[in-house]
Amino acid sequence: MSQTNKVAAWSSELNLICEMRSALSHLNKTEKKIAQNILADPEAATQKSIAVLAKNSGVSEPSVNRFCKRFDTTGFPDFKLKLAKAAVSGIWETVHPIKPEDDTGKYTTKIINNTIANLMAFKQSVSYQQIQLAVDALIRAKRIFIVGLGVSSATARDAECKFFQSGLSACYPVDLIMQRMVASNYAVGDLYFLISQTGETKEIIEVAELAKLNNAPIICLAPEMSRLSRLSTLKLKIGRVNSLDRLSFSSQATYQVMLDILAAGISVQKNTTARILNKDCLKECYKVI
Amino acid sequence: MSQTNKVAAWSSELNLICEMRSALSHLNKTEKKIAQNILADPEAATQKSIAVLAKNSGVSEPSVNRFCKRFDTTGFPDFKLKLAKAAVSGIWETVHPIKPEDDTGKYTTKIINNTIANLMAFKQSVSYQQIQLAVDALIRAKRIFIVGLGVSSATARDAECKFFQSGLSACYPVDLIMQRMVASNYAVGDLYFLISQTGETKEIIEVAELAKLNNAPIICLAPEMSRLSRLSTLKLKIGRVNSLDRLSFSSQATYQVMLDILAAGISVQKNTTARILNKDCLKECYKVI
DNA sequence: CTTGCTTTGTAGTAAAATTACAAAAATTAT
DNA sequence: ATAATTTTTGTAATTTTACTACAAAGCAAG
Repeated sequence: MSQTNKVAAWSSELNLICEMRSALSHLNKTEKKIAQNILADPEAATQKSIAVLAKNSGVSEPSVNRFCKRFDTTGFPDFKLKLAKAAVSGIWETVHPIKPEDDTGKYTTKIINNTIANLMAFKQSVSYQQIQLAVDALIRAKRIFIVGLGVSSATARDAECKFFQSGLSACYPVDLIMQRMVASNYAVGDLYFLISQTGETKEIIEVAELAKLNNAPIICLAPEMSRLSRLSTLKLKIGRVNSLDRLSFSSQATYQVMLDILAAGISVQKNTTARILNKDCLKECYKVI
Repeated sequence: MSQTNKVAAWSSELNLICEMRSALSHLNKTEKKIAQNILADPEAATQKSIAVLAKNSGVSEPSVNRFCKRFDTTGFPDFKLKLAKAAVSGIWETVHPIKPEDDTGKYTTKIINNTIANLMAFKQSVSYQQIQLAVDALIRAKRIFIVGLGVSSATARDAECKFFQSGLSACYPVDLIMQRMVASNYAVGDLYFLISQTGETKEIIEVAELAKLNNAPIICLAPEMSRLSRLSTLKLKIGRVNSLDRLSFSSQATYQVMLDILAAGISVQKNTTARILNKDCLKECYKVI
């Protein structure tokens, strides 16, 4: 039994509810009726027959069957099976806010579930091309300067460790004065890697603007529509979590996983003897940086 | 249909596979044939029809049907559904190593999947009581000193931020000399929070030993059977990932999530007006620290 | 060896899911 | 705007799958 088969198997199985949710906007009205009916109570849907489900959704049985096949299943029974698997962990439910009355068990599982939900959403939205470009740029850089403030300072430190472990020359200047110095003394081959959870912090934007003055390449790890993102040459966007209250840090783990991915990419690419770079990709890199 | 026919004792609802396994010795030969056939590959069994399963087991279809009903299910389809649910938990155990020939898409999904797998395993193994104790101890501490070296330095910094955000007095001394100073100058009300992915790094053990000389309370975030763990008063154990090669950092995210949980716990507990602490729990705290 | 009980299988039945095809709706071109 | 084409949806028939009734086989006690 091949390992790769299993990855494919459970990744899609687990996602079925997530997939349905994210596909919701792309579906036509008949499909939408079915999807909404299932999503209203996935657990209950696993107990119904195709006839009942079709009637409840106000569509015909073959429509339900076709719907199932669209989601990479062999038919209705297979769909129900995968739905049951997805429903069992309860992690599909978007983000559960932590409430003051939650006991230890409650907030613990909530946080783990939220983190997993974020990671699953991340998996669906992540752009391989952006990662590829970032990895290429990081490898080609002579020096990498990483900046992150507040909570992101931990992420910045993390990036420094991981990039360094992968054999790159990465540096994270700890204080703001050093950060500004580094940003204003750009030399050819330098690369700035800026991290921010909001993408709006005044001080990091300042750093980005200083780097920008020298037309320095900037990779940012920040929400998509942020000011920092607009100032950067290459954007590694991470979806901002909807209700980001003080108690739900769960999105931060996604940042860390992004660093893991980059580090893995660097190692993989560096260790591959005679790796042939895609020409278009290289061209794209030069354009970006 | 009489209830007495069902294997009442094993209907724990949670895991059909466990039920079957423990019931194995009490089953007659026909039932045993079916059970063994299913247990040989539960995942595969969920894909089979009653006819195939009956033939594979060398029994008749109604025998399979009757078998299913014994395990508190309405019939074969319901049985398969519950079997699928039970099989899900086991799927998380696999960690997929990153290979040099992996392309961007491959290693990206692998890393995300591994991280999710680690989190799922963590969810199942985590001890709420340990978390509760840790939260209580952190809140009661006058000063918290956090130490982590290497990659864990990022985690330590993260802990500092999060604890501080939750309103505690947390400090992460950056250099080793400061760390030693802090460890050897214990005052009543101090708490040491030590983080290590291996739990065996010489320098952090030194710090733990220095703190230990003053009988200082030590919370550690480290693998279960490590030296650091043995030196600590309260152990927040995190399972060591089996194949921890240089490319799979995915376990680190689990550490971060643990910090999220603690921070949430602290906030929840501090903000709850007139929170009534369980007496036994408090007693337990005093004993540990 | 026979009677009564339990277990297993056969054959028929019911239900559920799927397919083929036709009707309806939507889209495009004229 | 309307006809033609494509796509989508539903009806009806077919196939598959699961279940039930009942009978035969196995087993134990008298």
